[in-house]
Amino acid sequence: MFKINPSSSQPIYEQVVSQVKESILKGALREGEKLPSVRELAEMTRVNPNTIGKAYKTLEKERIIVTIRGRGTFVNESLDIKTDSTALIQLKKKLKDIIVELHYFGVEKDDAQKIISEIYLELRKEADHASS
Amino acid sequence: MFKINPSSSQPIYEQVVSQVKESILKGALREGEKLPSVRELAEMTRVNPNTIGKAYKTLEKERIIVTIRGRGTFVNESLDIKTDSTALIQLKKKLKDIIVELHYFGVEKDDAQKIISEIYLELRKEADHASS
Amino acid sequence: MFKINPSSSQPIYEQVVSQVKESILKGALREGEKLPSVRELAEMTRVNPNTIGKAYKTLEKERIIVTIRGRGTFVNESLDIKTDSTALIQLKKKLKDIIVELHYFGVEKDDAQKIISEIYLELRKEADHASS
Amino acid sequence: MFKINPSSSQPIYEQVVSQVKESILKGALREGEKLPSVRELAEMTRVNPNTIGKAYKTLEKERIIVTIRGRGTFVNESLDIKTDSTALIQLKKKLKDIIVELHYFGVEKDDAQKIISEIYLELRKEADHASS
DNA sequence: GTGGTCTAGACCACG
DNA sequence: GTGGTCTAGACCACA
Repeated sequence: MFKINPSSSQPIYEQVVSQVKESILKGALREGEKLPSVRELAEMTRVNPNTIGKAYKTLEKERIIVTIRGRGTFVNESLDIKTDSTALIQLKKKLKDIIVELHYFGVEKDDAQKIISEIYLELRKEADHASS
Repeated sequence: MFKINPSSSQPIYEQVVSQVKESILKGALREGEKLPSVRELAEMTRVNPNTIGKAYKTLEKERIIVTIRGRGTFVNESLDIKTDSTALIQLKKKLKDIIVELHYFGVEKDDAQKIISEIYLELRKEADHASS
Repeated sequence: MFKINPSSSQPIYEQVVSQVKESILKGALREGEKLPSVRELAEMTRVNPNTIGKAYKTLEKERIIVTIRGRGTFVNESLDIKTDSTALIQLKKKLKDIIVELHYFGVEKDDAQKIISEIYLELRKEADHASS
Repeated sequence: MFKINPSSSQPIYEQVVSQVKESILKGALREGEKLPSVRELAEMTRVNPNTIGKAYKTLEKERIIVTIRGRGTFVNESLDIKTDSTALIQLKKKLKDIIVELHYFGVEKDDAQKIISEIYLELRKEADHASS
């Protein structure tokens, strides 16, 4: 389910955070559903439990998941839309950087839009697959 | 010209790299044009010269700029399109992560496409301004 | 009557302790009045009976309630004023921490006093409501 | 400067967080001033560097301090007022709990107001002492 | 030099 | 059983 690349420059805990978010978006994890325990996921991914714990803590601060004492961690049932404007501005900044990078690969506006569409298609396809 | 945020999570040298690339794309830096020397830019941006040096080295590896001993560093005159497929795949991966993040801000496909368009518009506008 | 938030950072048993104390203060629970049994309250609040048991034990240690074997648990009829000075010092320490926190929300002395007044008003109002 | 009680029930990193906030409020730490490095403070307080690091990270997320790569951590120069309403509600909840606790020590409204005043006086006094 | 990440292993409170 | 905290020690990127 979760694939970790320990030699990536992206920190392991961020990889976990990303993949949990992606799983929720795809529907592989539904609202209210229980996540694997810290220890379980640590064993599954061959990662230190503290690292998984850090990822879960990060997700909890973003209100993506909630932890219930002694029971485990669950996908938040009332996933509200975030409104942290500075975070959104940072995201747009990152997007701009990527677009500039793509330019040096010969990818201009139309191609970029196509790539975006592909990504959404990909996410949607896996979501349909999960729900069927 | 270059605005550096030393408390950003993005490394300073990467900020410099990004802004040089962006300046070229906008036309603020033309092909063949001379860049400020490491020391000059370091002073302008109040950044450690080693950091600027690292940024220039990075740009040189990507063949965006070339340094001519004793003359200085210049924007590469024959900017060819990069074909490093693994780098492109990494970029798409980052793009996917950003799209997933945007989802939690309520930004879905159509809005994302709009944001992309806005970014291109913004880059184009500044480019026109630079050439006039 | 008792509202438990299992995903709060405050332990469930402490939430129960707090709410029992608050109920007594408001008059919803009178001196000598019988409390629900551990099992009853556990079912009402959908909480593990061991957790309710721990809350009751804690309240008993503080002499807020007394348990009479075979009869049940009751609000202590002779609620005397506590004189544990170390406990009081700890409370003041917590109060100081909260005041420091409030400062970062722009809440200074006068506003803090107002908030305190509001809380007493709130408690008093609910007490009047309970006695009518 | 910082006094840590390792046997307190309050986590060490929270003690550090509290004391940094208090120091800023008192003026012992001014805006823009450099904090001790993680390693320095760890040695001063006889605490593991990771624990100090966690405290600093927490403070950074709250925008109380900023870290500048390779240079250290500094008190944020533009300390804006926080507006996280849910956090403020939680603070008021804690305040209510403390007021209920105080009741069992015979501390009612007027005494509580006095205690608050004393705390502000105490903070102010130390602040004046620091600035003189 | 700085902070950031990760691991291994331990202890604890809670339920 | 769950997650939370802490330590010790290591490695790394950045400036």
